[in-house]
Amino acid sequence: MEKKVSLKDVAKHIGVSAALVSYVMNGKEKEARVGLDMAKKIKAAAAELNYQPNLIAKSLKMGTTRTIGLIVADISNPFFSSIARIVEDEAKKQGYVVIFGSSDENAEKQSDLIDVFSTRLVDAFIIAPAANTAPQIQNLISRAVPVVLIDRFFSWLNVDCVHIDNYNASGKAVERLIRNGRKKIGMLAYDTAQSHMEERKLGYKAALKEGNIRFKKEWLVEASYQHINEEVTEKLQHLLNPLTIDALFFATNSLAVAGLKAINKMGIKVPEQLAVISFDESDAFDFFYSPVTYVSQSLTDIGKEAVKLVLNRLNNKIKKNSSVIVEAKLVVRESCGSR
Amino acid sequence: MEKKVSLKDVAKHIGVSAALVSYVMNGKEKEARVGLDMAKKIKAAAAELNYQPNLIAKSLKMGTTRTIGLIVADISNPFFSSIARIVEDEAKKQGYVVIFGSSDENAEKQSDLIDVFSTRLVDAFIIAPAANTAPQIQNLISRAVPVVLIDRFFSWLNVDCVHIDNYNASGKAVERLIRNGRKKIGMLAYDTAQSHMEERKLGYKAALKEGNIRFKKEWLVEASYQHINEEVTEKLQHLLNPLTIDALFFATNSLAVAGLKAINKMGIKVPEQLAVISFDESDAFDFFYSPVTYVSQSLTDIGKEAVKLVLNRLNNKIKKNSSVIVEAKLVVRESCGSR
DNA sequence: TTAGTATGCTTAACCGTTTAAGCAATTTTT
DNA sequence: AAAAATTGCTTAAACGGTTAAGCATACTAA
Repeated sequence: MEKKVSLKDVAKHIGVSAALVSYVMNGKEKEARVGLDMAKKIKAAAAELNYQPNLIAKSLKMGTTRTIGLIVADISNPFFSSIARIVEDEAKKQGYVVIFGSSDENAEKQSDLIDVFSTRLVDAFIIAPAANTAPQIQNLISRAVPVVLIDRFFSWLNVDCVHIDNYNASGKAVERLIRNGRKKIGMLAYDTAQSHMEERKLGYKAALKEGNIRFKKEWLVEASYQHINEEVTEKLQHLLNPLTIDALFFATNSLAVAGLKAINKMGIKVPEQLAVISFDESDAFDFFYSPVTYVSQSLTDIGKEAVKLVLNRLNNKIKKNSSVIVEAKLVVRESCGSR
Repeated sequence: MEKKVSLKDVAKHIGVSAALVSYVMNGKEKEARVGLDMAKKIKAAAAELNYQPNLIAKSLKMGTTRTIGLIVADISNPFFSSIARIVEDEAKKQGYVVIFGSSDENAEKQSDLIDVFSTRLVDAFIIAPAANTAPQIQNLISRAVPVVLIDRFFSWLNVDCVHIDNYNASGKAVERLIRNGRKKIGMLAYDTAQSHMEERKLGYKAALKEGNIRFKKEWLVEASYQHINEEVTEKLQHLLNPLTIDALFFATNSLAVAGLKAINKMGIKVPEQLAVISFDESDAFDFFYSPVTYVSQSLTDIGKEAVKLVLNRLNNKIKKNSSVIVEAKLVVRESCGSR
């Protein structure tokens, strides 16, 4: 259990100052006018002693940690963990590391996470913000901390974000149901005013209108994130028992999984009795007896763009805020009633 | 964009030394004999100035970061992201934060991750080790870095680990297939010698023997982690086209998902023509037309125990290594041919 | 020659904490 | 009343790096 070797150790080992070693290890031999043979000697010594720089010390001095804080609703949700994977890879390419936290869509937890990450001096944040957390984000911005929002955002905030066009994606999905002859189209969403949900609901309603279908407020069923299973089962009863709709649009893959289980339990046949479309992907969609049509977001693009934006911001390459709209496409399969 | 307020700032604000503030902020007022009213004054000032300690500076001084490095095969795999979530929560309870990395079951990537995390002075590691990485783990141990292995381990290494009894879990699954009258039982596994795979394969063979079924080597189909989709589809051909087995045991949920897709494509009926059991869970299993029987590992237990062990080790509460076996149970549903 | 410049290195301050050691002033003990 | 102990604070070094500034010595140019 040898002690870690420090800069000073390698300096001492060849009888030079620590400064010199620092310059060489950071490839600043030119600027610092380090002699060629001395540079070689230092590199050799560093290799021999297996010197590994202490990044904590470096961080303290530099005021930067090369760490990105990723805050999502729940890292165990495949939607977010897939993004996390991309973020990890992209960050690594630039020598960054990522530290993650799950907010459970809870403003207080998110605030705690931001605090904890801040005291650890993360250089930047990538956040899928919980509801009512605009002040937290605003606070980061006014402290000049680079942050990019993913999946949802706050339109009145001047902040970088990456998301799909939820309004139109939603509209296209519902439009497809209408084209397939469905006339009584319900939607299962979360009871939150977060931008992605609001847009999806608006897109749904707009598509109905466009299709000359009069929206009925009982068609829009909302469940809370925290009690999804209980509420979905219970609240869908009103729509499905007896069956008062002929199509159902899920705002999220979790909602779809919960909803489809309820539908199965009631013995409703998809798509004959009820056509179905969901947002996001799931292995489950492939194995449902009537493969589920879904709105596919490119998680790769979301992750890549988020890292790109946040690092650009960090390096002051961008001044004014930019929001990136990534593509979403409808993957049409049997569940929506036709192809 | 105010500068961060430091210990010195609050010290200066009330005209005392930084040391005093440090003592108070760390609740060491007793040991350091800080006056009662002074302590109050300092706390008030800290609150007023909204002082947040710089954890990087603290880390440098203390040589500890209150960070756990979590290395898994792929954070986007629900199996690992579920564990990650538990680890996150348990770590947070103790004031720890977790930084993650995906090895893709690749020894070199894992080594890089360990190096990167080490230079960042993570206090401890939780690792689902890739194949042939015992030396890396041994190295950590001999450097006295706390580490616990999850899911797989190296029997010849003196290291804490948390896993299920793969041999018996596997055996029970196969035994169930035999009891259901299946006589030609195949297995789809990864082509790796990692302990969990080896044990699952051995358990499978042992159960066959126990059931007086002579194992045929062509029954054991192995695919590589890196090319799972191609290889599973291709290699299953030999078993399924024509159908030479009446049951198939999947060593992993990813293998099951890939395998079931192939089975679907070939129009093989589960469980009539082919009974099926898998390891791990998946939303997909619930939606398969014949709900899939699976070996359920308690991911919660794995995560909790891993954090507990590694923090105990960190605090020197345990001296000799301990391996925790968490429970696994067979969740029996239609796919295995009977209940 | 002599200033001017380039070269190769060292010194020392600093980042924000922690904590052992020290120092008065006050209180207690004898 | 003197010695000893306690109280309440300050000083300063340390953690492991970075980097501006300084200082010889050697080289170049006039």
